[in-house]
Amino acid sequence: MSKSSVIEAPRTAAQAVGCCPPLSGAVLEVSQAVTAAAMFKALGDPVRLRIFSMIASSPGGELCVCDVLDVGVSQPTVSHHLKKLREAGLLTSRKEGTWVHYAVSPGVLGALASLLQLPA
Amino acid sequence: MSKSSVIEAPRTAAQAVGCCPPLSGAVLEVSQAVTAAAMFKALGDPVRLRIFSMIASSPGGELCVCDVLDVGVSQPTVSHHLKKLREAGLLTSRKEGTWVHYAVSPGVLGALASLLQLPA
DNA sequence: TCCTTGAATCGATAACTGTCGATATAAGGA
DNA sequence: TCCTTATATCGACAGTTATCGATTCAAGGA
Repeated sequence: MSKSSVIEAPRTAAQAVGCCPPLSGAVLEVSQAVTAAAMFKALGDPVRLRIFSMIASSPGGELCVCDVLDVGVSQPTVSHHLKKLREAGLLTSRKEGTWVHYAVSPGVLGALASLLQLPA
Repeated sequence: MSKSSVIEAPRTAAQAVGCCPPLSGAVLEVSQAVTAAAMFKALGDPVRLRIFSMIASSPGGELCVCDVLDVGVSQPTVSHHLKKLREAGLLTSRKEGTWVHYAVSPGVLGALASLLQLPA
């Protein structure tokens, strides 16, 4: 193990969602709907969506937790939301010394966007 | 009022979301996050996501409620989910005689997809 | 070794959500 | 007018969630 260990998301949700046809292409299978809904649900809280937006739009592509602490809720609540986003497969985390950096899971934005594609 | 009256969504959520930069472009304002999160939240339930998918992928672009009743939950629950999707601005409904037809709100898919756009 | 700091976990609580059966409403047909 | 059919609403209930303060854990630094 290297010095900065990576805490993986439980499953690669991006792959699971990337597999699916666009919503307007065919009816989602139940298992696909469960995975995709979990990701939408994670983005379905205003505080969490803003945290995700902060990380997604950060110049380096990742953000220290300490830079996410000014969203209007307490530190334990921020930690709780980051955990939810990671469990949904939307974020990955990387520990470096005392700090933890979060980044958007690769492929996840594209997978969700293609799920919402317009009909041809 | 014409014979087939249109039940509008409370607000045109597509416009409100379409106004926003991509998530990876800039941090969402609080008010933008509230509106966008409401739409993601509505898609954040597996049953609801499947209902939305059925309507979005239907050939005519709209679907009678009676064609959505086989998703594994009771009729009142389907009605409840359709109401949630309409209140989030994702669906519009049109009454025609005894039947009610639901369709995807115009612009909503594109607005959400552009919100999830990848960084340039 | 002790202290400080960043982050996660714990326990509690109020609010919300998905689901159902029962009922109401509304439109059409006999 | 009465019955049937399509949706919506009501009331209830079990499960989930967002939030907090208090605490714990982990990594450095003095």
